[in-house]
Amino acid sequence: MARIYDVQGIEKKWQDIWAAEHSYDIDSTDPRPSKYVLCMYPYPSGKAHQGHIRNYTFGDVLVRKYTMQGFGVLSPFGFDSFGLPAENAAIKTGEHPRSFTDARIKELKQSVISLGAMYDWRREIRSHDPQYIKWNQVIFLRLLEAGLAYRAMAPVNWCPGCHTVLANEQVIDDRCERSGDIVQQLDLEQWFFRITKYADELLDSLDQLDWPERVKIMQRNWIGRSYGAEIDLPVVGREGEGISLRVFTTRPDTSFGMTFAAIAADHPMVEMLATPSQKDEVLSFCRRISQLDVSAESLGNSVGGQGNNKVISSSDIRSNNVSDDQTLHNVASSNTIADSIEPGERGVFTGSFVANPFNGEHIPVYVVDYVLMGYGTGAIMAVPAEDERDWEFAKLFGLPVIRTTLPPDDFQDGPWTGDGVKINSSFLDGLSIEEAKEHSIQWLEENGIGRRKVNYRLRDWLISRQRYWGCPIPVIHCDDCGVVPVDVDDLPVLAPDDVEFLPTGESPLARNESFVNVSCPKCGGAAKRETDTMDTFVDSSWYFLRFCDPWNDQRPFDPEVAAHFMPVDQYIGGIEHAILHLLYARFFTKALIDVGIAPGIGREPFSKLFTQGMIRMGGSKMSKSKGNLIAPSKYFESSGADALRLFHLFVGPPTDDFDWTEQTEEIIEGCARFLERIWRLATITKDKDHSAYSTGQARNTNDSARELERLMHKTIAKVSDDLDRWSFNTAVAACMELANAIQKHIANTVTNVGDITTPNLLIQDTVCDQAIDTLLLLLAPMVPHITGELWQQRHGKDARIHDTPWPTYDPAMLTKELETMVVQVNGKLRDKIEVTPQVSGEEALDLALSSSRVASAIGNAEILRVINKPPKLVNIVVRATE
RNA sequence: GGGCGAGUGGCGGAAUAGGCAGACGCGCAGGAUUCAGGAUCCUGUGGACGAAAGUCCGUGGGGGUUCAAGUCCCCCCUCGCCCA
Repeated sequence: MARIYDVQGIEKKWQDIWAAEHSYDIDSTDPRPSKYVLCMYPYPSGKAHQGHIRNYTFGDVLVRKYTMQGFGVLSPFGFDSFGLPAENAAIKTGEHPRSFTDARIKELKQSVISLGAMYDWRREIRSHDPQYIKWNQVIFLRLLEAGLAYRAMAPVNWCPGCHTVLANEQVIDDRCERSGDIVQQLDLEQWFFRITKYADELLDSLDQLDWPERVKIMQRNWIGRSYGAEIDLPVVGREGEGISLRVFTTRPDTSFGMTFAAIAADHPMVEMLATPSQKDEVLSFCRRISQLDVSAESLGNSVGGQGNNKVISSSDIRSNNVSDDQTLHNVASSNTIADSIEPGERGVFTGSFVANPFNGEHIPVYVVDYVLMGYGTGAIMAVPAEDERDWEFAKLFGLPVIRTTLPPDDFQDGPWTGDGVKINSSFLDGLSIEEAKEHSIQWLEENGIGRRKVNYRLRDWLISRQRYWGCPIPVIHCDDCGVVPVDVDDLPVLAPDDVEFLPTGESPLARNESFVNVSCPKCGGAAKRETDTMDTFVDSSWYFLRFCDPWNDQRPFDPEVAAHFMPVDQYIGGIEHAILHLLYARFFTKALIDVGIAPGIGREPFSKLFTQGMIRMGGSKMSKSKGNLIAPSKYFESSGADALRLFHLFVGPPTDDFDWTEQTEEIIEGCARFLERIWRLATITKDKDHSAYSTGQARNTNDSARELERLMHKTIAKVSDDLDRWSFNTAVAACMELANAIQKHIANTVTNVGDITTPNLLIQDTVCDQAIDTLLLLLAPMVPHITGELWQQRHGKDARIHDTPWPTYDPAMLTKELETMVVQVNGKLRDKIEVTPQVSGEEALDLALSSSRVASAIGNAEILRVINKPPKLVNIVVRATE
């Protein structure tokens, strides 16, 4: 598409100028008030996709606007450059992950530069850089020293496709979020970070964050704090040995209603509880549960996806309200349970009984599929009357139901989980649920049978990965000394280059003899190097701190320098990171402060968070893996970066998902056309003499000019406000309105213009000229290239629009000379009358009544009431007379 | 199943504190310009009826509060996301 100006030439020209002038480099000594604007650093997947463009456009608008408003803005960029795709590519093609990654970084960086987004490139971080690896490892060792990193045998989520362990967060519907393979449970020795130590703080300080409410809700649910009690249920017949089954419940008030106990299939007491006659059945049930994931594979992805009213209707107490007063069970995914199941598929009687310590009743113990070892104690007391899942199970097995909360009168049948007076509960009778909880816990503690317990859904963060392309965990295993940290002077531990990438699943590091075999730093004996690498979420948990002081070669960063920029004032990224990355980064910040690496910085790293919507196409997220990418580069060529930026800003609210359709290109084209109009306006009116502004001659007396001037002030106010509140689409619309008004003004008042479409036709009109300059300034953060060029053409070679102060408005100019007053009769619009803003209520009513249209609407009806809100509205309430 | 969010013209969307529904743009239609096409400029564009003036209807559906509801309350439907 031929443009009326050299789009590509001008965009390149300004990108070069900005790079040469280092316009957005900043130091911690900068005297301007500081702002830290950060887009989540990307995994380098090659050329930018539309999601990147959207993200970096939003960020750049803020960076440029804050700069024009006088802030010293820290705007860094880097790459989350460790990760699976590079290693998978290595297995496939043999290319080393480093060269593969570096090539992708080069492409992505070029895209970002072509977009005209401004960063202090001196601060660029790549997480696979040896320096970054070194500080990553230093941090790890400090956490290890502080007891925040530890090694433990744990049942882990094993992805057979990726041949690595996954964090719970990476398991979606029992499948690997990346490869889609069914995840298996294995017991392995793994490294963890003790994030649970911070569970309370992570939960409680969410309140103070200016984050989208739904992200905070997701984090709250993820942490899942619940208050309740642990109760020891003595195993009948084993009392003498002091053997009891420990259960966790959030509803100790319902204890008198427990009619059976339920334990997880992998509970350590299963074998002990299974009586000889039940043993075979129990063990085969447990085997089936542990293989359920595998068998589910053959059932396909969508089992249980469609509304299945089966026995256990996948109603899930946990999701009801994790942090409150529901009986809380951990739940096996009910999606894996097929329809019309036999009772034996849901659980099996162990043959053993436990005693209810409250009343001595003996209740049977079942192994069930809806209690999991990973939560609480892996065992529950089941109260069918007050828990939906216990109810379903009791019905299936014909177990008794004892109500301990009086349901409302109109209650039909089924479990009652709401509030009510306690009944059938001995010393708790008559109390409310809350009171009964307190009393029952006190009773448990006094009798030494149980205790108050806060439980969390949050698990410790498993960071071990059996992969090559990640940050090596810097420890050595010595038979005599145990786990020995690598000496700090020997850091970084770097993965060797001479490894083979084979599709065997074993980590290439584990196969590399010279890497693995080392001498123990402590005793000098033969020892083995750790071959696990860190989850890449470790890298991204502190990069925003390193950005503050990326040159530091003494420590990860100087805390004083970091404190100058931190916290990040505006963090921008995708909603997909609402839980994992953001929770880990919050944890890391707190942990780094507590281990002395980051003293003096705020405990919350991101004051404000913005989560942008996804770009979708044909109903699914636009992504490389889905193969439905629309490459931005094509639009750089056809329309230019400015037009593409404008499109992303204009097309809808930044929070909303956007559906990419056939029509989308026409919208981009429309944005390009708008920019051409701006070009025409700014060039035909080029005024050589700008002294008129300061002499006040701008206050033109003609109506058209006065109106334009008012609109100009109004637009400054609106665009400033809209950009502040992330309403980019309406900010663009306001600029378009101003452009329309300028164009109309020229057509109306400047008779000697001739053909308005002719470029470089010079006119003299001060108000008009001022309005155009204002328009360019308002657009400057959004479309930096064209506005930079036009500003230079209008104001001289050295003029830089992005170094020019953001325009201000005169509040007195915001009121109109005449307001349009709406006149309603019984709430229906009947007339509009032009009035002065100062019109009195009386005058307003007189004017309204004098309107013939209003009069005919009233007819001879009786006026009951008048709602009078001059100068905006008069509503006359009438009743028809008979 | 639960939590959160959304549903407005042919399309993307606007309406920030309950007060003119549909800003702005895309598309479409008519006109100017042009050999022609494109581009540009002007005009129109929620629906129904009407020559027009105008009248009535209209923000997923149903109720309610109010002088006044896209906006607030209750119920329902559909879609999206998160958790299961």
